[in-house]
Amino acid sequence: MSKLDDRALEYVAKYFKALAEPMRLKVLNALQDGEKNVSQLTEISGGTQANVSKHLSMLAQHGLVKRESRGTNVYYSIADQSVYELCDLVCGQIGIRMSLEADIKKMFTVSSQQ
Amino acid sequence: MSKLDDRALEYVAKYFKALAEPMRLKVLNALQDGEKNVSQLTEISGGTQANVSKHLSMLAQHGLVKRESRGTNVYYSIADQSVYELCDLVCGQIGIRMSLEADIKKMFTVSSQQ
DNA sequence: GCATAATATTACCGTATAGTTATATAGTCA
DNA sequence: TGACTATATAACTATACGGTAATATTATGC
Repeated sequence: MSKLDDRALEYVAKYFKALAEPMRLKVLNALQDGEKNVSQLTEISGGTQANVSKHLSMLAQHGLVKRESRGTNVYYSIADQSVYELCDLVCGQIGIRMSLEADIKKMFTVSSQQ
Repeated sequence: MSKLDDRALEYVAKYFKALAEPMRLKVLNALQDGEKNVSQLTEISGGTQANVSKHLSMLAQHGLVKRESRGTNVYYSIADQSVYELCDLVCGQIGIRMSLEADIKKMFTVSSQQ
């Protein structure tokens, strides 16, 4: 990340944006143990078919998942394991920050009797 | 990223969202060689003072940067080096994908005389 | 206190986007 | 071909968010 021109920044930002949505993360999470079709992902994520499909095509467009249709089904799979490295890195942070926040909230709750 | 509940996904998504903006990436990039105040970051990023300030407080709120006021100045610095690990990971992807895209574009341009 | 400088905040506008509903497009099988 | 299933897309709404201009806040030095 030394010298990134504006176009590269634009690109990186878009990549992060693809990951910046709970439903998409859920889908990626579900794909961790192998490819799944849209129905399965719809079921797992608890979203509607249309919405999941939209998120999937977005993820595919950004190169995060691969698309392969077999019969009437379309199977999606993770395009690149590095997605999970990213998430793990963030989750490390998140774990720390969430427990911290929980502590703070608890302290506050106790002191304010709420 | 094995079993993330919805709250955690929400959290991770927000973290990524903080990184999903070119101006914020530019600011983070500028902070790589040490703390800087708002004026400096405004200058470097080429944004307006108000806008940079807004992005900075957003980054601070999400724990990406630290804030320290000295005199009338406020100095910001990277809260956690892992931000750069994230960006490097993405940039690795981006580098590959951008050059690929450039190649494709070139091919297309040649074949369509455009 | 007053003027000045640095930063933050507010109000606003325009745009992007997540979600929904309804519809369209395949592909399969009878 | 026609019914059926799986997936994608379009149109729409509501909301979030980035940028800007104007104003507020905070700290310093006189």
